[in-house]
Amino acid sequence: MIRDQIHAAVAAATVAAQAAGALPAFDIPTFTIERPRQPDMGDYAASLAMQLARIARMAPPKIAEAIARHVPPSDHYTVEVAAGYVNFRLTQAHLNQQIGDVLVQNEKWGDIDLGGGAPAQVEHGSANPTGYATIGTGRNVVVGDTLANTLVAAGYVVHREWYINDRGAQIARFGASLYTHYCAVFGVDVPLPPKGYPGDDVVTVAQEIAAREGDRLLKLPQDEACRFLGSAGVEIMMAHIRSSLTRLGVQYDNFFSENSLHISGLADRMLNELRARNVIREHDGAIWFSEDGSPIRAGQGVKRDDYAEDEDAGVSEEDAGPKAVQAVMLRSPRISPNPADRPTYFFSDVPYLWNKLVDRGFKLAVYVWGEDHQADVPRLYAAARALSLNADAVKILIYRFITIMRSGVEVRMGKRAGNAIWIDDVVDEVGKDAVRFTLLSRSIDTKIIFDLDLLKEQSDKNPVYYVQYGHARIASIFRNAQETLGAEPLAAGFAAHTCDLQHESEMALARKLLELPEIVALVAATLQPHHYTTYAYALCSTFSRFYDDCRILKQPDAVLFSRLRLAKAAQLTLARVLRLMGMETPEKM
RNA sequence: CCGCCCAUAGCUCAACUGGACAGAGCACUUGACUUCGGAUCAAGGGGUUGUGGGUUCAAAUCCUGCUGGGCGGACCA
Repeated sequence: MIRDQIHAAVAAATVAAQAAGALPAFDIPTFTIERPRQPDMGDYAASLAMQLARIARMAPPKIAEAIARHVPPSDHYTVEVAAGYVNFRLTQAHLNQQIGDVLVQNEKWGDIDLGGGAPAQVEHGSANPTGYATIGTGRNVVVGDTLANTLVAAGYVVHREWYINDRGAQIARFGASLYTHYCAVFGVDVPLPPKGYPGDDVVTVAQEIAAREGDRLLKLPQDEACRFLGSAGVEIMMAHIRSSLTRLGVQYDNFFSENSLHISGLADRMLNELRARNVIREHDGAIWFSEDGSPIRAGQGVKRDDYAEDEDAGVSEEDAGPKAVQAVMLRSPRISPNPADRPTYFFSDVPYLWNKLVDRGFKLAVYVWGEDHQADVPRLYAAARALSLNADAVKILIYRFITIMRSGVEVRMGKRAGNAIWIDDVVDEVGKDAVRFTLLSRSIDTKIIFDLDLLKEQSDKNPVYYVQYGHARIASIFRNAQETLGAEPLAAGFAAHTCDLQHESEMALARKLLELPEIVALVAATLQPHHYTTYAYALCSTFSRFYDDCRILKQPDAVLFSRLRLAKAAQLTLARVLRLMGMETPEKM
């Protein structure tokens, strides 16, 4: 990328300036090449001179001057000094040539090579299969899907996976809840279990099973019926979730069963492995993971709020505080009479990590987790360290939850509360691309306030349509061009000419669209996909300005084809960003 | 009590991860086309970046005190 070339040029110029005696001798610190805020400051800037002021004992403008003078001459950029910055401006020749390159790269325009073909996994979604897919899960999957697309563009071979939590007390409760609803179909009144699922989605599943199985489950022992209903229910729910995800444009390579980790024996192997590494401790009948192998003390892992009750049991504050993160419970007899039967959540995370990095050999494992999993982050890293796995291969994203507003009032969303908002409903109301754009447009550290009424009302103003409109407009230009010129003369002229950018708006568009690889690199590095939405909007806005300022059709050939080529490059770029975000690229709207 | 995260224009959010004058959309005001798609373009008003200190040549960004909010600190969801 040109940015790297400029970085190298600045480094070389600094060395050259030292050699020439224009700068004193010192080691060059690490520095970055930035993009100036204002376009009139150039395309790239180095603030190295400011950094060097103290080291070199010189005024920044003088240093910048010395560096700028020693930048090797290039056809790609010109150099100027302003306010202590060394600014680089891309030349017209460079821009013209780059537009040509974009057209040659075509669908591959925007690809960068970071991954070198290494296998990477993005695990996202992974909501409990105890209800339909909510809009909260929507944020998870849209972010994960976009990151997966990005990693593909960055040269990884990407595997998309959904982790099904298909075991544990939660599934038992789900089965018991289904039993309640199932019995209700036949007029039998069974109370909902504590923390059961009252939602319409679960009721519907129960009715579905009732229609299929008849009343035969009533004759079974309740335990057996609940187990059957639990596993049948998970299957139906997953099918429903899958269809919701498809409507959102999200596809998976695999749905991974948590239960399989235990059935295969991997979980027990991991336990032995950890035991061999002396990080397993038993206390009070429970099995703990303790990263540094220190013993478990009474009250460890207990919330501070609970201390008051436990104080009689001799729990002191300093005993419980800082160690809480390092010690994690794996199994407890209090979960189930048979401890081996009911591991804690974390107990599954360990073999799952091993499965990803060792058994399947992923060089990069991206996790997309909601903020309720934040406490698991240090634990998973601790487990990776304890097992001597490469912790750098693990990237965990924590995104903030969505807050739902209904007629101006905040609604607590929860499947158990029975007031969740389903992906299907939102997609019905505002469409797939508008939902995706809204969910993507904010940093994952920001909690999204999702106002359904407002979203419906403003769905036609969703920025995604602006971006898609830009794309469709360019398609329309080419349809017109083909109609007036004929397909072959158009193709011949397009191939025979090169870009010759003249107008300010043409240059601005070229500069903007050429940023694409840097944006892909930015998203790949930060794992923050919202950068695409701001870029897509800005790019489209720059195009619209160009469209307004510069007529494309009915111009002399040189201008016509130059602008057609620029427009095509812009269209390729818009299409690429839209596809990275998993959105459609309409030719007409 | 401890940990993670958040606070930026009336509203919803950006700010390329420490750089130049903090930018967009919505809303509001005004203007532009007999011409390639008006789902458009241009212009305007609107800010002590929650608050006090610190580090730095440079702070919305890093450290720290405070205020307000979200989430978590496992008996498994």
